[in-house]
Amino acid sequence: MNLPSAVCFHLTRMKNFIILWKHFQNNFVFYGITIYDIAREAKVGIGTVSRVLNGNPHVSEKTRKRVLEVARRLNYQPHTYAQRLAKQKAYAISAVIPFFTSYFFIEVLRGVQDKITELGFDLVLYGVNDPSNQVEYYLQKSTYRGKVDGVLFFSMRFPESYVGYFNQRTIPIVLVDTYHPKFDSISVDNFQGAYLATKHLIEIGHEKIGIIVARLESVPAKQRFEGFKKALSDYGKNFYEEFFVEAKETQLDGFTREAGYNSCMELLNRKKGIPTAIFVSSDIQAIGVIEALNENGIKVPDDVAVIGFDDIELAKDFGLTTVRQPMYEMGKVAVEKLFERMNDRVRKPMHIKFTPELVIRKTCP
Amino acid sequence: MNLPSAVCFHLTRMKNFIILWKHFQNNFVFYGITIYDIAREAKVGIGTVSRVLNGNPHVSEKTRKRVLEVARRLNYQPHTYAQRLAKQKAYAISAVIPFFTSYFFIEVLRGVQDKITELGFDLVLYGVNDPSNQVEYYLQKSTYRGKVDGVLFFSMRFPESYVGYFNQRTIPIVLVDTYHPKFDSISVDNFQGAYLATKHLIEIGHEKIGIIVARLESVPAKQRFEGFKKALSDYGKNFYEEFFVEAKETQLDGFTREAGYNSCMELLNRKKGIPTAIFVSSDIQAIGVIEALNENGIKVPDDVAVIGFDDIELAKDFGLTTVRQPMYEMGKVAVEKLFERMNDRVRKPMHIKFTPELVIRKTCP
DNA sequence: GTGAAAGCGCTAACAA
DNA sequence: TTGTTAGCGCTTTCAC
Repeated sequence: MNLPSAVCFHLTRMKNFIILWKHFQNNFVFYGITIYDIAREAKVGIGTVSRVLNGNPHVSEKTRKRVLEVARRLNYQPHTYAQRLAKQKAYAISAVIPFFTSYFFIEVLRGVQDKITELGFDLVLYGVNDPSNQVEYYLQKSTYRGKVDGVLFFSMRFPESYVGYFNQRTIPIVLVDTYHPKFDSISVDNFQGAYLATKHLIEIGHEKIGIIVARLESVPAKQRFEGFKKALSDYGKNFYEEFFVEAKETQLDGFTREAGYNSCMELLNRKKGIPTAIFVSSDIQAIGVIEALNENGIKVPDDVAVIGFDDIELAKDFGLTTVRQPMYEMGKVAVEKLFERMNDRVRKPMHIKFTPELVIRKTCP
Repeated sequence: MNLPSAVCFHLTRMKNFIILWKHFQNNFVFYGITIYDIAREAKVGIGTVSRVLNGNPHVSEKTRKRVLEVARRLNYQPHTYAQRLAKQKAYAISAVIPFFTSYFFIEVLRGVQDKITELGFDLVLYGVNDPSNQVEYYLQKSTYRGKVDGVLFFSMRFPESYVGYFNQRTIPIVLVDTYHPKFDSISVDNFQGAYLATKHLIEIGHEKIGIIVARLESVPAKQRFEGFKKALSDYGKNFYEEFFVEAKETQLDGFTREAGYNSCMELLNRKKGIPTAIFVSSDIQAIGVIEALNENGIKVPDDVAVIGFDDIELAKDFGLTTVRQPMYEMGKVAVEKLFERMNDRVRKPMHIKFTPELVIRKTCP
């Protein structure tokens, strides 16, 4: 295309101008109002402004009013990081949490979030997709100097190599749904919960009680199993080997619907009869168990009573009798304990165990 | 108790000492290593240290090595907020997300988190428990000056009163699973998805097709309903009023298992016969529908085929044929778009619609 | 290539 | 009651 050079020149200028304009817009930074602006407008020093904004009582009512008025008019917002740097405090905590897509975590997180909001802190979230590899990485990241005032560590085995690290740097940490003797922890008494469930089964008259558990290498599964056995022996009941199935599935340690379904199928395939009640180590497995039972024409609860563990959302839907973990509550308490620890770094580690409660619904009246 | 005054005195001193000691321990701050420490040790200026640490090429190889060595030896970690303040950049984004305890959000969040980690940013989470009240509060909070470089806003109606706010302050925002003409958004084409599902039903030979939807005042429910009707009319099929049920439950707009169950019961109670296939507006409802069907001795898929929407975790378990929303993917893309917007604040709002795909399982082969 | 110094926006100690 | 000033720990000119 041939254009007169004058036009070409013009076009080029135009283009450059547009580029410049875009650049300008892109780099247009909202010119933040600082305490200096307020100080100038209100004809006071920045110290006074800071005092007013921080509720320091040593300010005359007159200047306080004036400063506040100016701040409002200028739509002042303090710069988060300037405050945090000067105060040497992060006003934030982090949560290192496995992204198992389970109801449990969302629910605990709700508790955490609510409590944190109440305290005016921020929550920095580190979701760990691969617990075997990424835990250290996220621990490292979440404790970058100054970034947070404390850490909530969820459900994963705490890496031994970081035990010293957290002591030395004295950054408070609370373990949730997991345990280490050196740190505060919040968890549910799995043993007690399973004991409760089993006791209930016994009390309503069951004799032949089966158990379907997730993989016993998982700590909660193991504890629930132990609680079950203890209740049996305390009440002089038999442990029926033929009605005991451990999950084979490795995914989520066997805490899945599929694993429950398969375990139940295995139990039935043994052709050694059926128990009158089954304790299942989690609700999600229990749902699978019930499905397997239904498919085989076995009625719940008439032929077999089923009791789960967790009280997930679906449990209510399915009318599943279960043992309730106070998830939301645990989240709240975890934050509370973390704050207590932030204020007293000396006291001995506290280990809080929530006692779960029985929720009786249709599958085991 | 009477003790010699000397002992009393001693005890008092002891007590004071203990108090002092506790106080000391509590206020023992890990004395952070700063670039000044490194500078001193490496016998260079702090400017040089900063240059090395930031990968600035204008440093001789010799000093670079030395500085790096000292930094490693002293176990240096930069102070997060000092960096952010000096750089005038937050290296963080926030997510304002309703704490509906649903699989959808966890899954999207996973995508968000993964992408964010990849980019080295932090995720500040604001879970909204009461969307009707708290949205503004959290928007406010998440945009405190300097705190984050961008905001992800999920699934809730974006408050009109904040439209101007986000423009004026030029803090980038991306809407996920919701829409506003003035901002970038990512969502799933509900209409298209429902169309696809219905088309499938038609293609495998169904004539009498029913529909069970969540409350139509919910935008996704409405869109899915429209897609369903369009497919029927495009293929010249009848819309059977007697096989259409809208949820009555208000909880979660009727996107619950219970609502699905009840809707299906209502359909059956009308005693106007049953359709050969049912399109349900969500998987969780579909599970309720199937249960109602089973209870009434109606076999799925032999008597009635059922197709859901979402592809939640349970859908796989139940062998539910459904329409899959690419949740994880959406999370990733949302972050990508947010970063693009951070780099170009001028371009017109982009609205990305994901096309959902059909997942064929047992309930509708 | 390197050091000194001036910010970033705020808090808090110190004078006045 | 106030204003001034020295940090907080880092980045980034600007001289040399």
